[in-house]
Amino acid sequence: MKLSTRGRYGTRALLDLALHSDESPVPLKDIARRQQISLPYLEHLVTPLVVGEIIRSTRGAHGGISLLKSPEKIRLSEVIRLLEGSIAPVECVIHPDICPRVGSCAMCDIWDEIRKAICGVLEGTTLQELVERQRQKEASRNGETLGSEGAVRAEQPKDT
Amino acid sequence: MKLSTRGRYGTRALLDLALHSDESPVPLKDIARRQQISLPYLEHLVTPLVVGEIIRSTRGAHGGISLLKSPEKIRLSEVIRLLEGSIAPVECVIHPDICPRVGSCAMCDIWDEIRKAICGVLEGTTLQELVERQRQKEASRNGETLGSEGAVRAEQPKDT
DNA sequence: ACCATGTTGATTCATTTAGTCGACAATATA
DNA sequence: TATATTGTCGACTAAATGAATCAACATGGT
Repeated sequence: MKLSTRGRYGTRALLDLALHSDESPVPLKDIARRQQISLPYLEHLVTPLVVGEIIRSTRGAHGGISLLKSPEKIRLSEVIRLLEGSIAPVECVIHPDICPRVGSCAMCDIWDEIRKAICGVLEGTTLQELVERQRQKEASRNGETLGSEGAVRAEQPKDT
Repeated sequence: MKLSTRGRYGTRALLDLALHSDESPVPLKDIARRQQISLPYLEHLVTPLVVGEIIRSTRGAHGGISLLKSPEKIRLSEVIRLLEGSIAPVECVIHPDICPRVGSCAMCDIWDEIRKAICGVLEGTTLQELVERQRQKEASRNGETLGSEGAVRAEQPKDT
């Protein structure tokens, strides 16, 4: 039940793009440097986002990638689906026909509830929200030096 | 973000055990046959559940595995943690110290929300509930032959 | 003693993940 | 137009993980 680097790096790259988007495209090289992802690897990660029409890429000098939709309209669910494939934790939730226990397996219900729970979070989060959250974190991180450390280092989660 | 066979087979095995538990232990061979899991593989799947003190195993003739706690007290969250390890979708949620972006990464928040969402479902489901659900499914499946097919084949999920 | 059962570790095989590389295509600009 | 800069794509490799099997052993009933 772990996310692969596709999901992790891909979302970070997209967030980085959103944070540094003005008019001109953002070169992959810059994103790779800032996010510490190898450039040749990042190129592959970005492809599904282009195919999925989340971003557009322009070649040549001063080229790079740019958002195709405004950040408020980009839901994390869509991004993760493009990067990682289906969100469901088991196949039989999506393709009930491949499971010989269809309709008579109590576990399938639970796996589907989990799918819904995950989708709920991802569906309810837009790139815009991530941008704001990130900006806020960076701001409070800078303010940290000036005094109020506040609740920056939160408590450890009880639950793994 | 897929569950491995450990989680899938393991939970099915445990549910099977709960369904067929009377006083005497249930042999792995029986569970393997009913759940169509290879016996040597099942042996490995069951080990963490023994270590985690969910079940107890007795060797020798008429041996097998048996529940150590009553099904109402066995939460799916505990089971999945034993079978699959931590529930968190990324490592940095559990070990913030391994992540160079600790506290300044908006994505980590989301990954932790997902962890909480998954935990919510798993924490809220006991083995007893699964047993009841399964019995109900089997009952309605038998009734099926007698006429009322009802809502057995539900609609496809819109969302993957 | 003997059979049935669980325990453990080694081993194998296939798949996926992570990452690199090189040849190529397109674009801006000197 | 030439060149530097950027993205695209496919082939390739290495490592990790997943899935499964097997053999040797431990242990408890009969």
